[in-house]
Amino acid sequence: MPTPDSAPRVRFAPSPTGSLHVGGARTALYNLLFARREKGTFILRIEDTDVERSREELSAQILSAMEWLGLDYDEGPYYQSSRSELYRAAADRLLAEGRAYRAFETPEELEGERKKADAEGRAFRYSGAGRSIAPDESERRARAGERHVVRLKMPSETIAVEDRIRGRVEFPPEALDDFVLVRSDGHPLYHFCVCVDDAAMKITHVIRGDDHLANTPKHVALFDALGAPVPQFAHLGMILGTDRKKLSKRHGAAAVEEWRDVGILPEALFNFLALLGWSPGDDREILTRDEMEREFSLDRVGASPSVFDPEKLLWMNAQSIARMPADELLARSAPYATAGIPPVETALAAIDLHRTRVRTTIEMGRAISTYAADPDEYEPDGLRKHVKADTAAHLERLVSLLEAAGDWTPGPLEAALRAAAEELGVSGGRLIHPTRLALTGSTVGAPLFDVMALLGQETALRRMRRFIEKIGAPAPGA
RNA sequence: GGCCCAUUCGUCUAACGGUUAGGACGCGGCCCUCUCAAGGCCGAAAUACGGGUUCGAUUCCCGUAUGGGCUACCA
Repeated sequence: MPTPDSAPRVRFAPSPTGSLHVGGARTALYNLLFARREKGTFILRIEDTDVERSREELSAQILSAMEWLGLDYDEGPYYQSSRSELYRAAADRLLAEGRAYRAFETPEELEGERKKADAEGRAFRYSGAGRSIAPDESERRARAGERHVVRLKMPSETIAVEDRIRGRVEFPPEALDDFVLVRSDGHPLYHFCVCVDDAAMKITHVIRGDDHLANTPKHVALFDALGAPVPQFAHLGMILGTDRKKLSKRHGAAAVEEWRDVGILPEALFNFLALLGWSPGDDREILTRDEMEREFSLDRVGASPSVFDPEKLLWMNAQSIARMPADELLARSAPYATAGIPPVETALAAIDLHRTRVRTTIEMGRAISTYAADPDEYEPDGLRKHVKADTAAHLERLVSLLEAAGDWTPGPLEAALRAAAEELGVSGGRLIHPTRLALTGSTVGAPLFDVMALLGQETALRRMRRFIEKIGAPAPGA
């Protein structure tokens, strides 16, 4: 379906200098949500102009992380590295129109001036010397092979940025100098590529991190010079670590793959990230992708930075797990069921038994595996706490009663155990806890009789016998 | 240093001049209960500070403080 001319066009433009950061992921996510809400187009563009730092495998990694999170784009990915013709043509045009000029200072000269300004306590600004070189002389020196950069002629008046999140932000001209568009080796620089591409791709809204706010007047001036309409801007607050510093590797998991690898579901991370700066306006915390796409609005995005709280993410993940259909949860958890998977009917029932008890798919995988493989060890604390001198004897009695059980379902099983407890003159707990330990190796978990029923008579009794053997023969006289 | 941005419970946030400042995570208590969870109920917990403007400021303005960003022939 063709989109009308008025439909917004937005983009996410990561640099492949690292894996997809949760901050970048949230930026992409807001762009996506905005595009869906406004019936616009979401474009992916890889900004790999920095040849020293960009790596191809990192682009692939970012793409796969986006796919996993459900950040699906309508156009692209475009790679800036294959668009150099466009930038060269734009630079030539700007030069020809007198909106940009060549500057012949060497990096060393500039460094010297910078140092001097520093020493004198003033802010360094490029002198603008290149502006006064006559066009034909500039042309001649360039043809003679003299090394030079291309700089933009910045306007001398205040540049105002209308930001959808921050309102009007003004930048006085003293703060801006004629920045470099093209390096002396011919490589176009970041700000230049961004604007040329945004213009070429007819981007209408630039939704990006706060760290670009101060760069925005450069971009406004560039769009003007390029004769392109200035898009609307929306600058998002940064995502911080729990120490309120910009989130980075030091904080642990800052990359989306890391969350994937610890058993976080993409829909939970999506939900969590969406609410890190945006709110639907009411008290809902758990939203479906569909609701977010219908309701997202830049007007409800906050301006302040937000701290990434892993605890809340885990809670959201638990919420996703609690709501997800069992067959789907099985597919997602199966890779983590390292000790094996029971028959599918059993696995599905196990999922429903454990879904309110786990927070990650890794934990779910482990839970599923307990129905496929006998425990290979028992919690030491559990043994200490629940195994008494007469426990083996009690369990033996229970086993013999259970061997005769005709109906292996929770109700009758509970009745049988309670009867055994009565007969032995002990509380139900004295049988229940060691039995859970025998069946699962753990003192915590799903209700015992559900576990027993699911395990089946043969498996349950085998595990109990193995446990009795492990904890030793009944004490004499018991 | 200069320019710019931000500031409501510990954390994510709601309240677009008038609310006992609401919800959620986490925390504590109670209920439920074979354990652990989930769930339900209850509780502690915030408008950074100082000035204005206004009948009235969390909300608007100005300072201060704190945090952050930009200030490259990096992105």
